[in-house]
Amino acid sequence: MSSRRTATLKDIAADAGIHVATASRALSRTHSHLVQEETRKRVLESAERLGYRVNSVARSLRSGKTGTIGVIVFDLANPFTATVLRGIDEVLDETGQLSVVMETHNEPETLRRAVERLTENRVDAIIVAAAHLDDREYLLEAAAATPIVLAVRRSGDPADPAALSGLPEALQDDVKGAAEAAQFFLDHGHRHIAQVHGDSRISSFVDRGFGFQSAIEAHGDAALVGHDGHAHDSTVAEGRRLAAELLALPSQERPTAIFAHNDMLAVGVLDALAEAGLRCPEDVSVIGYNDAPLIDRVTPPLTTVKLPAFEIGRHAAQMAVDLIDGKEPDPARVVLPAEMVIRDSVAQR
Amino acid sequence: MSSRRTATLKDIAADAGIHVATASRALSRTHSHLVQEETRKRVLESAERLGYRVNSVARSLRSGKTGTIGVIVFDLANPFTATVLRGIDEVLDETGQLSVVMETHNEPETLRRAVERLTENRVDAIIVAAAHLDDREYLLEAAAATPIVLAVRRSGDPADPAALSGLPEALQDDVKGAAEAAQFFLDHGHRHIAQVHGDSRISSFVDRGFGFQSAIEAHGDAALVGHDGHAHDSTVAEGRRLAAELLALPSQERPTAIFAHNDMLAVGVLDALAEAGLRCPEDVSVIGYNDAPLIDRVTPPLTTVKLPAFEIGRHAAQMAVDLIDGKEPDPARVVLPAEMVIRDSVAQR
DNA sequence: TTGAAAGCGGTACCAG
DNA sequence: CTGGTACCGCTTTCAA
Repeated sequence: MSSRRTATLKDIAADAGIHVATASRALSRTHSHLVQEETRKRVLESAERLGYRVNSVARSLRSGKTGTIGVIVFDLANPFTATVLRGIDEVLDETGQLSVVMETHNEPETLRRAVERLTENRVDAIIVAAAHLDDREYLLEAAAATPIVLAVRRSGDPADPAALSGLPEALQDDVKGAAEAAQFFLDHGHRHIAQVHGDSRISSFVDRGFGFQSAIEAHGDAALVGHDGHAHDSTVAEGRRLAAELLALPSQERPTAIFAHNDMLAVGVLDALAEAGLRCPEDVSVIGYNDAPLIDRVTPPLTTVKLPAFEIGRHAAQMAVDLIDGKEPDPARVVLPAEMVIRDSVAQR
Repeated sequence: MSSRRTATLKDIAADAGIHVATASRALSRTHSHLVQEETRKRVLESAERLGYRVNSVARSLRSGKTGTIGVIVFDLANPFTATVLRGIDEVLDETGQLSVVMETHNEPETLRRAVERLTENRVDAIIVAAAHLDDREYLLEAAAATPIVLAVRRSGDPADPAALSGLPEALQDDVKGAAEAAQFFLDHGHRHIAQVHGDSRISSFVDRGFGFQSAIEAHGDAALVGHDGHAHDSTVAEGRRLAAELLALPSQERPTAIFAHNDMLAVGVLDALAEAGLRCPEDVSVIGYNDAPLIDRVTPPLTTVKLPAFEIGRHAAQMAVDLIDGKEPDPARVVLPAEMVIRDSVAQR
């Protein structure tokens, strides 16, 4: 634990009996061909012996690039998040870049602080996978200092899922995913259908709500029933609360099928059902969203919609890399398909 | 998206009509008292107007500290990991430091690369929450360049959970947690008991195996039955495979209770039970480890052992901060209690 | 209270 | 192919 000081280029230059500039070249992947084979070998040897590691702080200062990409997520504990991060890291591993992750817990102020912090740290780009709909203006501003790409959640007009934000975006198709869920209910003969909405400031939930509603309304004699409350958090407790309200409806209006915008909310719906003495799927069918781990083990195994998390990560990272290379990502928005996972929580009516 | 160049100290010095050194002082939390109130105000104003953000790369190079702590985890998708990270970030938020996370997937080579990478990036310390038992020597070496603290998993002698590694450690008490699980089985009248072991290179599993075994053996007429296979991964498939072997035992030797070193393995055990036409807990009782999300929703709700993940994170971070401040953490090892979570997967025999 | 200047550890341009 | 040197942006010591 002695001297914590590590060897510098100067040290190995001295050791190898040459100039630092030459040492730098010898060690550089891109310029090592400029140096004589024999000197190169001597430098490598000195470096090895002295345990030399580049100081990437110094390198970053000089080169103006840190080789680092900031990633802002809303919930690290969400397994979906981990998958997105892996997608990102897969492409960053190829380019030799490194990701730095920060978490917002869906707090707007925390998002701003994270952007600020990453900007100070001079990350080469930021992937925001935690945007709220009304963050657009701020993010556009921040993007003047550090290139930003949006992932998972768009930002901007709540009413228009197709509106471009001005920032490159890698998203899942929430409108279509939810529409498929709606169609699945319709195909099973359900006509009184309800939603348990997630947070209304977040595009994922707004778009799911919109896609679901449109699909139901497109069907002549099906009706969307119930309140327009929104969950404050994607938790079991919130799902239970909102579902209980739905089940308190007069019995002829009561939904026979409920679409929850998230698996945890769906579990809360199952709880509310049990409390009301109702069975799933015999009395009420349920569909969730996300395909969380172990969600196939609840009772009944939950039908849900699975997001292309890994691919979102890959695309977002590629967009970030493009931006860093000075290329405008083309297309500016990619929307990846979600996929229904059919299990046992939906019954024929 | 125009000029991506951000204002530097020089810019704001020019703007405020003073020297960069003065600007630096005015902006510094610790030296701003050295500058005249009026000049300070002028500097702050210029900084605000030009949108100045310190360049922490330059600051780091000059100060020799990056204000950054590396964290190496084995599995980002494990919710337990997220909780540890939050514990870490809670203390780092206070000190104004930032964590940089890397993932190993339990591959020794990846661990080494991560340490190397973080060292090059000049993180002020590294928290390794992904160590294998045989990483000790390497980590000790690496700690010469960057202070390292161990979390979650110790490294060193497999046979001696109390052996100090020479690195500060924040751990959970796996020996005792497993012993409590054993005692729980014994108290419920079980006498033929088996384990489904996790990876034998990882202290968590070795120590659980040891703690469980000791507790069973301390009881006069209980016996540990079955093989000594180990799971290669903590997956449902591996749990199922190992449990199936156990259930293939002649019926008088067959265990009536199985302790799985991890919840996913335990779910695999439940699968194997179902396949063998056995019920849980009526025929065979099961205990898992980790208290994973939704594990209370499987059938039957799983009795398990919960780790003090957040506290581990806090302690590890504090140790890292101490090391950075040149203080040797005292004590050099903290071992935090695990806690049984009793649900419905254990029956009286 | 402010200015001047050195320097952290590399990289890259220019000479030779 | 190698050496010399300026400089990235900030902090800090020394002088004024």
